[in-house]
Amino acid sequence: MKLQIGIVDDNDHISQQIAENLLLTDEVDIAFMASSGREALQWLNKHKNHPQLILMDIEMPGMNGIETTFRIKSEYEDVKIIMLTVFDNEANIFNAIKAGASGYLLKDEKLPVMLAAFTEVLEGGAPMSPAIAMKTMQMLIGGYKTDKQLLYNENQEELSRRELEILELMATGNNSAAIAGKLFISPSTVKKHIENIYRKLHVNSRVELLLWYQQS
Amino acid sequence: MKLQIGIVDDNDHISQQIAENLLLTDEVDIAFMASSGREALQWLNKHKNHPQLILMDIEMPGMNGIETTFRIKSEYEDVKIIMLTVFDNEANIFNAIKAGASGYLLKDEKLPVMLAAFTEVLEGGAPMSPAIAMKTMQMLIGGYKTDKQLLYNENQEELSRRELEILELMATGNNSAAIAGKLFISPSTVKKHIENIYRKLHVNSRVELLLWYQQS
DNA sequence: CAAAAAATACGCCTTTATGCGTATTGCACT
DNA sequence: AGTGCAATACGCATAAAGGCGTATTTTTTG
Repeated sequence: MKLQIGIVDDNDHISQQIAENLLLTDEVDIAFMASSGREALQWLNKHKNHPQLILMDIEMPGMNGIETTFRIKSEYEDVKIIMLTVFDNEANIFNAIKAGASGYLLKDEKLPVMLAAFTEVLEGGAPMSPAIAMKTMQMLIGGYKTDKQLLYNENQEELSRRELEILELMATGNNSAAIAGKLFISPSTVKKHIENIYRKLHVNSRVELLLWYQQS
Repeated sequence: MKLQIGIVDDNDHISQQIAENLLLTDEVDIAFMASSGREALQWLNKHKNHPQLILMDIEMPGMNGIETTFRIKSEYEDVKIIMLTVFDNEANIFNAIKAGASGYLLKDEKLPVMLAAFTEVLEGGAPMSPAIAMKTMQMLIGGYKTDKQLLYNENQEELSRRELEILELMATGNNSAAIAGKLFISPSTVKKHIENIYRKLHVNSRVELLLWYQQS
């Protein structure tokens, strides 16, 4: 039987695309696609045959990917989880690992890389052969400044699904017009969303926004 | 005797600041400060007592931090080198590790983290900022596509010292006016530099610039 | 159903950013 | 001495971004 995979992403378009790509390789089956953490948990509760692997978006409204990962791992520890994100945010990486994620891939990762990652994860996770990776894990698990994710959730008003979608497009280099084109909405609307995002995150430029996510 | 440290950074202001911070802890001595790779090598050639540890900026005009690291490690293999950078660029991480760097820290890392990193390195470990550690893991898990650093150097016209300086300021959220203020030059000049940077790197906005460096 | 939240959209105005041409000065290398 | 590059600086133009108010529709939720 092929590798069974679940996909959790609030953006149906993205999960659809990932699923299509994966199916083309003919090496995996898509067990389920969920567009929220709650949905994913419900699916797992209702079904007996769980996928071996779940691809989990981090940036989701409501229950985010990290919390979802934590809950899934508490109930079904055998399921491996790979986080998908467009941001390599420090606090997120740290929390994802603590929550039990086995891998952490950027969304724009190429297909072969993804497939290789699947194999590695299923073979017992961390291919930490070089000493560097060992140290890395030790440091991450051993004690990174935990104060960060507190701030992280306290200061932040939650972004809506649409806002997260726009945020991701901004973070991949799209200007307002391009975003409007891709989402089939007016540039005015995009600008308004961006305005709201800025207010919620206390930033006031695209660069600051990226820094907010990336530098921490 | 205290830990002897060398600092190599083309931006004297930054090395000065790092040095001051480190000296305040009263745990280290600054053996030397060099503002180029060549200078660092010359210092090492002229002196018998080498520092145990060198902090090395990656983004330097002329001989960059990676090449400098490689040369230092070929001649003086006992010296540990920690790379300092504002970017967690994949190709750089990969090449820095190949060149023999022991650690890889972001420049805005806090002092306690830095000191802990020093100890780790001297004990044979490999400290990294979590964001970078994750990139490393990705590369190890996913198999790193080595073609990237070729592109990296072919497509890229080399940035001048001033351009790198401005690049770093841009990458930390400064707008043109702020950069002008910090460098005591006219906003017009800053704009011209930015224009030149864009041309050299084939980008045309701040966000693209950040992506060029960060997403790889 | 009613209230709240989210998504949609415009207009107006100010500030920044971007692109291009031009020009001067100083320094390094030949 | 001359060439080339880096750094400095302006002006002019268009494009994009950012801030604020307002308003309608749709969706979610109690």
